[in-house]
Amino acid sequence: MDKKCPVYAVMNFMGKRWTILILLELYKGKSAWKRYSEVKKKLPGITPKVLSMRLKELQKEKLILHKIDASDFPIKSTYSLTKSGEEFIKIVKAIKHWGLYWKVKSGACESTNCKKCEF
Amino acid sequence: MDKKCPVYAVMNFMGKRWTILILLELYKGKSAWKRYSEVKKKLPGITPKVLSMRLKELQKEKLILHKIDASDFPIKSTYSLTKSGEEFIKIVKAIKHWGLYWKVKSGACESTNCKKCEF
DNA sequence: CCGGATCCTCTGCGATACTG
DNA sequence: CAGTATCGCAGAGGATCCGG
Repeated sequence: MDKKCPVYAVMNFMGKRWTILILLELYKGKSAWKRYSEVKKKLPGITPKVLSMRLKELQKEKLILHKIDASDFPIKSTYSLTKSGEEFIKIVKAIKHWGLYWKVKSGACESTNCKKCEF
Repeated sequence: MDKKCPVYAVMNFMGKRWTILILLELYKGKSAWKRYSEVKKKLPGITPKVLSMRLKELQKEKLILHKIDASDFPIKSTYSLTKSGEEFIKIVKAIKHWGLYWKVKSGACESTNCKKCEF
């Protein structure tokens, strides 16, 4: 696959750990701007470095926007999905549906174990 | 994300290197059974170990089928997409379209550089 | 509060050689 | 032909500390 191929380009960021989780977290807030610390709190186990890295990558890919308010302390840093980011969620949904349809055995995400997946 | 979540499960295999390429290679042959060596030849740079690993993973995930004919030599080992594997290609196409729409700058995959992406 | 800098671990993957 | 076995490295990502 040519490195210029869109599939390659997309897999290059969506394949990384936490990326999809972060997108879903922002998606749940819809048009709202979510703070760094809010996202972090919702993703137990993620380290600040990795969250930072992913957020930057997603900015570069234009899936999210970043707004900084350093006018006063504490600094307020917020993120939100762009239009393309919202469109991308559709792909994640397609993945979810494929998984549910072809791997229904577990009934995951419809079960009480996966309430967080409200998307 | 719960490890039982379908999205998690899917990303767990689709995120790995070569996986999508292998699926596309089998898809191009449609219902035909493709031999190990054929796939290998079409994916320059892949090592036998990795190809083996990916093929096994995909069997486990029920995206491909494996048929072995050891009745006479040389051994003939062939692979083909299952129904769910074919359905999965739709997701890859969705990714491609998203990439083309939101990252058209390069015009990749419509360009002469990416003729291999005939899917 | 946000996130950069360091260090360190762990594993995915490549290279190569070998077998039924 | 269709893989397995062994070795080694680079790079992703976790833990922790620090600075604006």
